[in-house]
Amino acid sequence: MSDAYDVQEVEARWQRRWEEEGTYQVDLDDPRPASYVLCMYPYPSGAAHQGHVRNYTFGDVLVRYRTMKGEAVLSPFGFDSFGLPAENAAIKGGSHPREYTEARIAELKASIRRLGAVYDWRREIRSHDPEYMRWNQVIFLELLKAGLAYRAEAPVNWCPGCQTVLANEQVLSDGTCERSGDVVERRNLKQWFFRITRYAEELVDALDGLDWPERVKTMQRNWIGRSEGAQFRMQVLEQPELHIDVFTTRPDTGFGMTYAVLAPEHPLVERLTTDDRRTAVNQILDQARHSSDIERLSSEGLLEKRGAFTGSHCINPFTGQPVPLYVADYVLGSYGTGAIMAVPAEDQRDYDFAKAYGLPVVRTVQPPDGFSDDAAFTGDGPHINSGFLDGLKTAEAKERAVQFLEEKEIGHRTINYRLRDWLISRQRYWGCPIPVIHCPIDGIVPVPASELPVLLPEDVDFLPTGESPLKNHEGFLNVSCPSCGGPATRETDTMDTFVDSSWYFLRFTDPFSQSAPVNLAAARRYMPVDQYIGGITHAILHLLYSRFFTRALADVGLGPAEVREPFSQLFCQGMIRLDGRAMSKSRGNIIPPGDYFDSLGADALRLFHLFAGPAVDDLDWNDQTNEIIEGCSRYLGRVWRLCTGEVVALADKGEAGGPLALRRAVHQAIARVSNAIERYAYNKAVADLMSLTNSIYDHVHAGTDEEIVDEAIKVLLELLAPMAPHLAAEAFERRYGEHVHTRAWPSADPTYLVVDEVTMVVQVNGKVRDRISVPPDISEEEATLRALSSEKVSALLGGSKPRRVISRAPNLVNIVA
RNA sequence: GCCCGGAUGGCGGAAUGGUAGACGCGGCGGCCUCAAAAGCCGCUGUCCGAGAGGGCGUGCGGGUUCGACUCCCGCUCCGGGCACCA
Repeated sequence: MSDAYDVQEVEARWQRRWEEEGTYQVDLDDPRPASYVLCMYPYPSGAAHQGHVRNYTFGDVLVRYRTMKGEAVLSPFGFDSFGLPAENAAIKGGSHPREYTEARIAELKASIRRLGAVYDWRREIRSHDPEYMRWNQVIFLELLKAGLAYRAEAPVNWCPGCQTVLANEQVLSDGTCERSGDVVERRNLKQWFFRITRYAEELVDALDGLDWPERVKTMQRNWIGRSEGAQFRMQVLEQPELHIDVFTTRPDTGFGMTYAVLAPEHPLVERLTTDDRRTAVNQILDQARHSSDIERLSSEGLLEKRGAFTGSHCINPFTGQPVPLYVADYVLGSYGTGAIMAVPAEDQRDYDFAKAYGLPVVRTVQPPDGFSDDAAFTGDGPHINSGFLDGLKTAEAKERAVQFLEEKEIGHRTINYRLRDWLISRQRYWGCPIPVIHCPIDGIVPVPASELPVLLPEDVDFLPTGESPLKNHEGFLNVSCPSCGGPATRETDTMDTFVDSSWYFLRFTDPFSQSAPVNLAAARRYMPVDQYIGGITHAILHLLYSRFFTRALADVGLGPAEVREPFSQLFCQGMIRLDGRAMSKSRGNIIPPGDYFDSLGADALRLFHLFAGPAVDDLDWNDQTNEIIEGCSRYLGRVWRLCTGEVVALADKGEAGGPLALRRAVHQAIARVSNAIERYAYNKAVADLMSLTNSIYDHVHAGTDEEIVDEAIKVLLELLAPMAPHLAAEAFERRYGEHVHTRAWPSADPTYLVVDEVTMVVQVNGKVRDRISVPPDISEEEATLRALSSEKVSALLGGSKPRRVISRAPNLVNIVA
């Protein structure tokens, strides 16, 4: 075995073998313990880029590692194949979205295969496959039946660029579309929603138990936006039969309410506005209606022009005094009750507004000495001017205030969420049709199960009209009502593609099931996903929707009842940056891996991604990158030459420490590499493999016993197998005649982790002054004696007695002079 | 404004409160060669010193400790998230 390593031939051959031999195929009756490793399925945008390579390499290491650990690892792959780009390409170039998408899938799949990442391809899922669409539609109808899907008119986010509505989650905080960057407009439209808000509490509470990156959990918590407070009723002074409800998180500051504010959308605005105030109020309503969300939410602009007195008052239940009712755009109709009690002394927005309108400010919490006179104080402190709350701190005052409201039977404790229902309607072609029929007699009628899936018509024209081609397709549109048989029309909205990705991981457990979207037995075996891997970009959207779906499916009986969380462990790998910016197809700054596959091979590129830095960190692709990839390739060459026997003893090379030292190095490497993989510290795992390789070289050069060297090489290849799978497999098979990937992961023998000598550091006043070789079980006293007898130490001490000696045998002795 | 995260050689990065800089990239030197490439061996934080050796060093300022990259307090800069959500 001394021939050169033919990267292309070897890599292609092993890729074929893993597929043909079904090395990574698992089935329900597999006796090994099941586990599930999943990388987020990609939108098929064509040939892979380095982001894919990084992502799938990390996943592949785990699949191969856990397989060697004896688990039956479910490792499926699929494509999130519905979506706007295909349709836009169709409008531009004339190709059908299906052809376009399937061509991109073929490209991506080919480059993923060349990476040597292993999947059970029998299970491949593509969102646009009729089978998958059928189950998507079945799920939709079940959710509809359960009241978790509904249609409602609502002010929605309309993106003029995408010509469709967007979910709240798809609008960036600056009011632009996350896809096209266009400024999103508000429109009132009848749309389909999923009732994710029903799960708000559970979704936020369950975050605590998840082994997810803290920042992802924080982002979800922020997004769900739970706030505890109270809701209460206030009577209108001028029209006692009317009352307004407000929500507040600070019921304790009720005595400081000097006015109240209604959102422009509030249903009572009309009735509460007096004739003399109508012009001013209407101006605010008009302004709010015509403002985009960005303008509305911006703090720019004069407050004087953003609110108006209605002419009515309501009674502050705490003081019994009337306070003026305003309308202002800073209060949103869609949150809480659409009305607030305004406490300028303890809320900065209320404070600014009060100043602008000359409204009184009454402090009800005593600010600390030196606190500015010209600001709201939102901190804790003793209550003042607050009747029965005087002297109490915030927490207790809140309790008492709520008690007061409950006793008066005008209010109660409540929790509000920022989360809104998920808008899933899209006015586009390339998505899964919403399977309902609109009948003039029977209203909304579900498409009968026997007629599912509702497929997309193929013969459509893609014109840049901004309208869904489905709207004008007579054959698709016109149907007879399944209920009364009369003429009816099909729903032309398609589902948000995030619907597709919200349950594909459940389908993967048995994608062959003909009877249900999710095979409960299979889902029970594999779910939840043990290790989910993907980008932080999905921290909210995909991951929140998936958590919702998993619960919703469980509750309607389509998923295992006990599986409520889809992903028990989440890992978010860092992005790849080029010239300081995220590498992405849409930015046109991708580095395709193809050239590297052709020249240095997949193993070298994989090793680079693993070694370049911590997996969670962003990676800069720069001038140095190619040199490091070459370095990785060079390292693989070193391993290969070791295996082929090209490395021989050198006459002039001294001792390497003998066989025991090598064996120790081996077992230390096993322990370190295993630990590093478990912690996603792949860069360390590779570094440790390199160290081991260097040690083996030293021992071969020094002429260490061949049997021990052989044993070391064997372990080296086993440890290398998850990371550079092709080379490890080839070298192992040639040298040992076995398939390394079906072998058991080596375990470290503790007896070899113990050494018979360690280097003890001797410090004087915390500075390293000497290093002494000592036995590892040396006593503290003996260590101290040895340290004090060091010549370097006595020279420094100059005969004087040390004041103190700290002995941390066998690692260190610190002498305080 | 609030909440996270980060800052270590020329570069990417290692370090359960106990030898800072593992491993690699780059650089320098040597071996091999007619020569080169490849490969192999060695050196490589910085300053002073011929050397032995010593001083200084983990963004800045304090603190705790025998001992701090690591823990605490206060900053600076960079990255990310949230932000009229009552």
